[in-house]
Amino acid sequence: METMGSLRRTHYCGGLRLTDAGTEIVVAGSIAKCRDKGGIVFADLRDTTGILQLVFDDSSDKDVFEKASGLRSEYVVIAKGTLRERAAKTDKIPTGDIELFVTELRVLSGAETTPFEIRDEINVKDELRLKYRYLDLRRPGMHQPLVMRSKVAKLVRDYYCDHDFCEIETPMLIKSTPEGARDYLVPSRVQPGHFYALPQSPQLYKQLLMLSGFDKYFQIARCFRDEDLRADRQPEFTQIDMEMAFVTEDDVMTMNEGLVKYVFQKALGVEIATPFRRMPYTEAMNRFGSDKPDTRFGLELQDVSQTVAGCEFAPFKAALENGGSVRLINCKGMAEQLTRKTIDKLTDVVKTYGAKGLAYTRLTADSETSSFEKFLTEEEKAALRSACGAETGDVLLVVADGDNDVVYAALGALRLEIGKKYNLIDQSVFDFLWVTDFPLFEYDKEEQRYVAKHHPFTMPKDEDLDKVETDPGACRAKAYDMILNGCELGGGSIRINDPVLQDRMFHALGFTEESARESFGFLMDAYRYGAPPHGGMAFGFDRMIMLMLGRESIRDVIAFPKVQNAGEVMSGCPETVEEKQLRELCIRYVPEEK
RNA sequence: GGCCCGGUAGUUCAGUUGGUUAGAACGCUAGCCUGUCACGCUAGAGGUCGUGGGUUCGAGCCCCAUCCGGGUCGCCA
Repeated sequence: METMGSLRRTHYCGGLRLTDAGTEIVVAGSIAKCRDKGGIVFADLRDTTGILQLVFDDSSDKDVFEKASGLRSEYVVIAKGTLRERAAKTDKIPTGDIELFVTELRVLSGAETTPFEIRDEINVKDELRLKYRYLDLRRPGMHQPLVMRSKVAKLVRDYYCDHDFCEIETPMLIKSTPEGARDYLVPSRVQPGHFYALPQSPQLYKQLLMLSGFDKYFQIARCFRDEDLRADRQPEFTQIDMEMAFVTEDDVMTMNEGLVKYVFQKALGVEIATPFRRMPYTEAMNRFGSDKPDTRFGLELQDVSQTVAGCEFAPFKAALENGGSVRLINCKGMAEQLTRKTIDKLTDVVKTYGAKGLAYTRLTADSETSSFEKFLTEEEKAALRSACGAETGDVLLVVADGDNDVVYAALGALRLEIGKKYNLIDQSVFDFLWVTDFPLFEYDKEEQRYVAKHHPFTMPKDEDLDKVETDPGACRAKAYDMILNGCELGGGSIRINDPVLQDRMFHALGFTEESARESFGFLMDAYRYGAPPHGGMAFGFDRMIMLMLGRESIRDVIAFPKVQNAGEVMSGCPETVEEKQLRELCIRYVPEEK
C-alpha cells in the first residue's frame, strides 16, 4: 500500500473527451475491471463521475507495468499519465475515444473480492445489497439518485427562497400526540418516565411559525412514523414542508405547481404544463376508485346500482340493501386477453381488498359467458349492457358490496392491475393532478367515531361550516393532494385559525375539553393571540426523487434505508442496549429469553 | 397481526416420483496472450443445501417450528 505522495487529482474521469487528448493529468478512483492481455494491460478506473481506461504496455516504466499486472478489482489507485486517443474506440462509455497512458501509478488500497460485482447490470438479492450497502452504493446507477436528491434539494431551496420563504428548523424531540401515525418514542433521562416523540411532520411547529409572523416558511425535514413499511414507504423519510400566511387553497396550489415546474425543468429538462388539472375527491373516487387516481389510462368505473336495482342476483341485492353499490369496469375489446383463468386471478386481487367476489360478463365473438346474467331478466340484462356500453369483444368486471369503500378499493386496485399487466399505461409522461375537496372527516369503524381525514386543524369548506356537528360525513375540507402518475406526491390544507372553530372540530372528533387541552393546549392557546389565515403542504421528497427517476423502490433513493421489519441490515439496528443505559432511563431491564 | 413469494458454491440459478460423488454460468486463483472493453484460451479451488427438530433404510426434495429478505392487506391524521 502506498500514499498519494506528491500526486493530486487534477481531473475526474467522466467528463474527459477526445479534445483533452495530449494533456498530462492525474485521476483517482477504484479499479472497476482489469483486462490483462500479457503484453498490454487495460484497467477501467471508476470515480463518481464515470469510467476512464488506463493503459500500460512494454513502453511503460517497468515498475509501473509490474504494478499494473497486480491490479485487481476495487483496488484504490491514483494515476498520472498522458491522455491519448485510443487505437480501438468504443461507444459504450462516454470516454470511449480516449485512454490514459499511465506514467506513475500508486496503489492506495488493496481490496478483497467483493461479495458481488460492482456493476449496474448485476442481479443480486436485496438482502445482500443492503448488508453491503457501501459496496452497493459504489455502482454508478446508485450514485444517480443521491446526486439527484442533492440537486433537487438545492432547487427547492432556490425556488422557495426566491419567493421570499424562510427556511426554519423545527425540533426533532417533540411531544407525542395520539392522533395519526404511531410515534417513535424517545425516553428522557432527565425526567424519568417521560418521553419525547420524533416528529411525524413539522405540522404544529410550522403553524405556530405562521402566527409568529414569519409569513412564508419551508423546510426539508426528516420525519418519522412507526408504521409498517412498503415499497414506497420508509419509517424515516424526508418531507419538503411549506406553509404560507394570508392565502387560500389556490395560492398554495399555484405556488407549489411553480415549484414542481421549476424542479422538473432544471433537474430533468422536462417541461410541465401548469396549472394542473383539478378533480374533486368524489369524482376521483367515482371514476377511478381512488383518491390518487392514475389518469394515464382509461378503464374508468361505472356505477350501475340504479340499473340492477330490483334484480334477483343475491350479491347485487345484498349490496344495495346494505347501502352499498354495484359498480363495474368495462374492459373494452379485452375479451381475448381476459380469459376465464385470468378473471379467476383478478378475483383474488379484489378479494384482498375485501370484495367477496368478482362478477363478470365476457363477450367474445363466438360466445357470451357471464357469472351473473342468468339471474337477470332479459330486460335487466339489456339495460345493464346498454348502460355501460357493452359490445362484442368487451369484458365487464363487476364488484358489489354493502360498503362503498370496498367497491372503490377493489375496482380501483383491479383497474391498476389490468392497466399494468396489459401495458395500458404511458410510462413516458409525468401526469400531474390535484385532487381537491376531500372529506373533512372519515368514519373509523373500529373506534366507532369520526376521525380527521387529513388532520384536526384542517379548515372546513365555507359552505360546509354548519355541517361540522350536524352532518360530519358530508363536510368537505379545504384540503388538496398533488398526484403524479397515481402516486400521492404531496398534500396539504388551509388550517383553522379561529379558536372557536377549532374547539368545534375537537368536539366533533370526540375530544373532551380536557383531552384536547392535554394534547394540543399549547396550540389552542397560541391561536387565542391572533392568527393570520394560513395553509401549506408537504411533499414526500424521497417519493418525488423516485418518481422523477422512474425507480420502483424508495430504497433506491435513500443512502441507507431500513428493511421491512424497520431494521437496518448493515449495522444491525435496532439492537438491545446495556442494562446500565436502561437503568439511567429508569426502564426495567428484561433479559432476552433463551 | 393476516396472506403470498423467496433462501442450494463468492453471486445468480438448475436440481426429476425421496436414491450413488449436489450441477451450470458468472466471479475468484494460477498460467498463456500487445488493442481489450461481458476480452480470449487452459487448468484449478470453492457447498453445515437459512437454522432446529421430525418422518424414512435413505431428505436439497416430505412434515413441524423458527430466522432472514421481498411484495401486499390491515396500518400510514
